[in-house]
Amino acid sequence: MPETAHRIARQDRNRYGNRPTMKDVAARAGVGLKTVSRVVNGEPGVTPDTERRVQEAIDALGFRRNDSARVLRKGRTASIGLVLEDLADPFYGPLSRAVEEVSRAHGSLLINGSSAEDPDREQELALALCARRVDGLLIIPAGDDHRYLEPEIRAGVATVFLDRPAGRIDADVVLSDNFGGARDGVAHLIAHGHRRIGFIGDMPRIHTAAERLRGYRAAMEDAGIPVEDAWMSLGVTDPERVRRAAEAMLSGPTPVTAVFAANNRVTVTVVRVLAEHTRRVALVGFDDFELADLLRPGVTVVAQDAAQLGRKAAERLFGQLDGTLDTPERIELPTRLIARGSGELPPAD
Amino acid sequence: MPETAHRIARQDRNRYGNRPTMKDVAARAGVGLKTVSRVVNGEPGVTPDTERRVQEAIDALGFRRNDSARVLRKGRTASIGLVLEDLADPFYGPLSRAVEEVSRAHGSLLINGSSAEDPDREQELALALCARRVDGLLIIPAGDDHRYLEPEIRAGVATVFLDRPAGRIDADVVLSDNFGGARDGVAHLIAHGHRRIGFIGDMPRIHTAAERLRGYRAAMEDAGIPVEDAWMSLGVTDPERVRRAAEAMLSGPTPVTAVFAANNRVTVTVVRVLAEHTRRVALVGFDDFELADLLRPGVTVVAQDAAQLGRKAAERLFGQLDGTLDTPERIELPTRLIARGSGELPPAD
DNA sequence: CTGAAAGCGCTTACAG
DNA sequence: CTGAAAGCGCTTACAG
Repeated sequence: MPETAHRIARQDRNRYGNRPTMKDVAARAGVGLKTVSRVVNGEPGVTPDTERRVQEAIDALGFRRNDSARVLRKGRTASIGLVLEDLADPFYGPLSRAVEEVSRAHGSLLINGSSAEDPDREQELALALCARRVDGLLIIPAGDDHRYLEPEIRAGVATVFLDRPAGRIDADVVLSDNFGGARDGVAHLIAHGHRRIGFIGDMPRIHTAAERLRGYRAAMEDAGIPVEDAWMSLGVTDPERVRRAAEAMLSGPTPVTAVFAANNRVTVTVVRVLAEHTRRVALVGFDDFELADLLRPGVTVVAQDAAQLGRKAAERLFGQLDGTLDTPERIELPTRLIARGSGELPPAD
Repeated sequence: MPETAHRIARQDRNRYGNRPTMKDVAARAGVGLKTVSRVVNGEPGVTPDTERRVQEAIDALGFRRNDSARVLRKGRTASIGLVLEDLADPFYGPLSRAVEEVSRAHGSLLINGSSAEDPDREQELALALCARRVDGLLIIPAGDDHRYLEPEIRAGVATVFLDRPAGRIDADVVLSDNFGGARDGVAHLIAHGHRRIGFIGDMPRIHTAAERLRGYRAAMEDAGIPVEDAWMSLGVTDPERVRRAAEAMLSGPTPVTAVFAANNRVTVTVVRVLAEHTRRVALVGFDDFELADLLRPGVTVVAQDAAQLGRKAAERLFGQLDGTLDTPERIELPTRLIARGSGELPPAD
């Protein structure tokens, strides 16, 4: 511990630990409350001498303006809320960060929370944020009914949905072209000679999962390939289930020769399963991930730009707050197929 | 768009868009303000009939309690702040999530922001959070002088530092055993026959970087190996610089036979560089990362538990708020060496 | 069981 | 250039 370090006694937590208020500053400086307010907020109309006296009192007392009180009077809290699925999921890191940067540029603070893919928890979080009177709400929905937000939106809370559309209300949404991306990815496998292609995805009640499955079906239909039930597996994406699903598809008399993994968690598990198999199985995954290019073979993916998703949505949110946007829109961002090897393997049989 | 979806007109944003208040509810229900407050907060002493009338008014008006106002009166905001380096860094995802879970268990909301490793931005963020009167502050420091927090801590803001100690103030800190972890990692390489071992790390003003370098030196000294300047490279960890540093160590008449990469970003870049080389070079990295086991060879790492770091720090923070903790403590969590292949390669010459 | 008054720490709208 | 009064939407402390 450096010698300059010293312990600092912490006050009682009652009433913000007896923090000095503008009133205290005013008394000490011998001026009125409004004059302190002017100095603190950099408003004009204070003589240099008065300003100096006030500033000295501020420093001596260690005054810091209470923004909670300010907010109560002004109406806007200069904060926005972001409800996502799981902060620990690498997909949401860059998204969160992008939202934060836009928020910061607009002088706003970001409050975020994870729904853990639980609709009740999403609602609880979103409404708690409304009670704090965030100016706007960015939601990656877990549930499929967002009518609970109607009173809030009507009361003025700007709202943008992200990654998946809102359920049963008409609201702005910014998402990736899940259908088109999946269709392209599967078509890529077909172009490399595959016909028995497996699809492993998330629970179908999740919009992105349903859209990607639709893209898979469309690509198969375009190629005139009838899809067998055994080739499709939808459900929770924990490693155990995905592993079982992959192994089922890869065994039996007519195993699949390629797999389309419908999100990053699924892809990673499938890569592990394939690493244990001797037969070469082609793989295309939805979502890019770090080090995908360093695996052998490199993993071919349909990439979406998470940061761009966050940025667009946040910009749209502040657009609403500026009053420049009226009609809810659906903004769809294109995906990009990145060929790295695993998606270009020919069928093994 | 489903047929049930319909557009919701958003009110003016002035004064929370004319949101109904308790006063409005009281008027509509024909009761006093305090009675509404009782119902909203589930306090006892209201007849079922009165409660029903109030509840009906609440539902009809779409009332939601304004927690900003509540906070002003009660003193605690039920929110904590987390200042980290970069939300997009995969190290902070699980840490953030762990903090969020503890916070949630204590009924608190989490506000977080990135300092981008900039001391000024760290201070700006931390003080903005104090102005919002967060109950506590969790800080992964970018700067090395935190005296700016003294008035805040004195005023009652609970504070815990994370990953790196505070500078020039005495405060709680929860961190990994960076020195010991690095020493073990380098000793592991030495045990596998290496003597010319490179070290690539972050800027030495960052505490973790300095500690890990110290661990490297200690291991080398323990083994009686004099360290050459050319083996050490410290600086920003962007891929370009790390790549140059790695290539410099790997060329020349007496190249290093092993590299110790002092954090996850460095490790990933070094893996890329080594993949382009034909000569086998051993590698141990500080920080675990996804898929490290799937690379060929698997990457040997010194793992720290980011989630545990976040959890411990958050628990400590709420301990302070409960008033059960007084003296600042330094909590050091052990690291774990995970051998996967790259760290067990023998020297190439 | 119920409610009127005062106050949390600021800003707004005025008046001097 | 300066400041007293009222009010933001709640809770507290009290009285009936």
